[in-house]
Amino acid sequence: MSDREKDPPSRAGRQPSMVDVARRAGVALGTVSNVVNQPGKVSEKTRLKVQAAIEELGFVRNRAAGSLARGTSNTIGFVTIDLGNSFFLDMARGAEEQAQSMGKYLLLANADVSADKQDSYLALFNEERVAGILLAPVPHSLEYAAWVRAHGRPVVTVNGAFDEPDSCAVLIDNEHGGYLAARHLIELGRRRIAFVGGPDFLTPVHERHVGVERAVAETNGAVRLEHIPTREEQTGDGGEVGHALRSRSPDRMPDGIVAAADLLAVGMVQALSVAPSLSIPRDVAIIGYDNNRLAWDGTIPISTLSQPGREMGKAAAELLLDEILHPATHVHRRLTLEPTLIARQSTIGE
Amino acid sequence: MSDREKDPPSRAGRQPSMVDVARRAGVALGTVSNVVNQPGKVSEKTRLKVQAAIEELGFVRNRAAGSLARGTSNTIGFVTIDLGNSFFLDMARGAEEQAQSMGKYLLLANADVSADKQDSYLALFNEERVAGILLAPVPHSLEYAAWVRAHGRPVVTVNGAFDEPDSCAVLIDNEHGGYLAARHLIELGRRRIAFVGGPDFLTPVHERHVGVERAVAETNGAVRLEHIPTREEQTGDGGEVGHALRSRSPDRMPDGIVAAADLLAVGMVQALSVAPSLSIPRDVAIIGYDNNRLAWDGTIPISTLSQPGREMGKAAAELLLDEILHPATHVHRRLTLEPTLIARQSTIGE
DNA sequence: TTGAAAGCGTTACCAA
DNA sequence: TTGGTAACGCTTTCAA
Repeated sequence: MSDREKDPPSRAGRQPSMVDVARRAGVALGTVSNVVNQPGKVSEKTRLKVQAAIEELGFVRNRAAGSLARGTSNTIGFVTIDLGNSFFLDMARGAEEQAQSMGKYLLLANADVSADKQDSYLALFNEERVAGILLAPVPHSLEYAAWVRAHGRPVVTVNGAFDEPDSCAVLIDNEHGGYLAARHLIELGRRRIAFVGGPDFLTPVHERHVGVERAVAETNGAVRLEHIPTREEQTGDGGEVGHALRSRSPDRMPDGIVAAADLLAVGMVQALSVAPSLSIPRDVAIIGYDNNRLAWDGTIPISTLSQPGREMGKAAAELLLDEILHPATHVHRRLTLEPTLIARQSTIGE
Repeated sequence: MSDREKDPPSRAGRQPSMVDVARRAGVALGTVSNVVNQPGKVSEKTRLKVQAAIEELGFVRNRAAGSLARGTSNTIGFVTIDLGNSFFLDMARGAEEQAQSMGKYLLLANADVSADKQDSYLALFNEERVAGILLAPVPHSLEYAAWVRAHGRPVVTVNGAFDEPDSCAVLIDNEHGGYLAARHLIELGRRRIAFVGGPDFLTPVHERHVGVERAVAETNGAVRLEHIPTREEQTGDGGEVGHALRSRSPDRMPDGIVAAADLLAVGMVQALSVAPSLSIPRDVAIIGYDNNRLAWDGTIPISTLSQPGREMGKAAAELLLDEILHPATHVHRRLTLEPTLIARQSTIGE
């Protein structure tokens, strides 16, 4: 009650606004806005005066008002299929790094593998008028994202085909990864290869499988390939496969395995290591996919394909920011990054 | 150019607003707002008319405008020290579940263990006028959070003492967890116990250590306790400790180890399993902390203390929402949840 | 149940 | 450089 200055209608209980700051500092409203947003445009003396008023009043700018006035916010939204997967968290790190370097904030939304949640967050970001949206999509769920895009908000997809003609996308070459994994085994002399995982058409796992098939096909029949499907790509599924393999007769046993994911590989390695154990990699070489921490933290470090998550996120944010900043000259691009093979004990021994 | 209705000044290029929808549907602006926010308040007939107009125009509500008008948004911000740690991601899941059930959205910000980033996101959420903020803080960095709170925005901390008198907090009883871990080993007959990790005063690790000390003290000297410090709590640190332990003379070897974190335990188990290996748990029983996936996915499943991340997040969101919804009657509370012991092979054998 | 109008706190523009 | 002012699109209140 004691801090009423000369406000005719007492504005108590409200947070101070730029108007209050302006009054206190004895300047115009626009000047306060300039001090906050482009301090260079204001004379040293005025700026100090305004800043003092800001501190005294405990002024906190209202970004909602700013977003309304400008038609867009200073934030980028990243809707991601699964933050529990370090691949996507790495993307978020890369994207944040890039966004930050251009003065934007990155806010995260976790879809937790639910297409509904994903679309709900896309709608939220769209309605909040974020500057742009990054999307690591749930497979087969891009209709809504396309709608958002069609309504004018820039959307860049990471790690999921976004075949709208009117957009940027950053992809990872899963087919090539599968190819590299199989080539690795073949070059190590393996001739009876199994691909474990899937089938899930139009998913990364499927693309990896195709790559494996290509590598095998190139051997003109010198290498045999079989496909062992699993329900999901969890450790348990790998364990079941490993268990089943143990009861096979030696001539039907593969000598090289490409697992669609590291978790599968870990499960298999463990199941095959139980006495009477097969020797890895002597009897069977195993290579996984994802460079999951589990792959290198186990007793037998597992060879794998590492995906450049951070780089993908960074590249996606770069494309998005280009579209945001230069809508006129921006040209949509589709970037494909390559996974890298990391050879460890499970294929090349100690 | 063909879609100009009867707008005197052509409003082309702009996204349609509620005004446009109202005009199209032949109703008043306020009615459109009601259709969007409280459809029950509008007659069936009007509602359908308005909804049709919304679809035809491709109207997307502007939440920035809504937040401005109402003074607060429909969103809760969760600033978290490290989304790479599944403990905190679980919190996010629990918080989201609770928020969603009360019609609010949860947006995530990853501080990545940087106090600066944390404060920067706190400022962002504060400036965006979110309904409230959840904070899983970086240790020793609560000044700014207190400032935000003092400026009127509800902040609830999870897993970090927030000793402002004027706030809610959800804590986990690390001291009790350490106590449980040590009791477990003692009840299994272990008499030479080592605590591995820390020291980092005023952190969870330190509190766990204190709990271990208490359990040991209760034996009146029947049990010996030593502290083996580490630089961090990573697998590598555990490996080093395991390695060092191997070269000890048998009488100086602990028969029970409480690791401050599962990663440490994993590293030790692996180092001790290399031939000539010690038998786990016969020679030495090991218990970790966190219920990390690594703890149960390894060759030797490791006993651990499981923290109720999801429940903590849910409880925190509940407290926050109560404060948001009933600011008048809300009473600040401090909740402490208990970790649960999970006994596995590394202490109780097969 | 519906219509009209007054803010909400910025930004951006133009004049001084 | 600074001051004044008109949007921005919604929520909310008050009458009709």
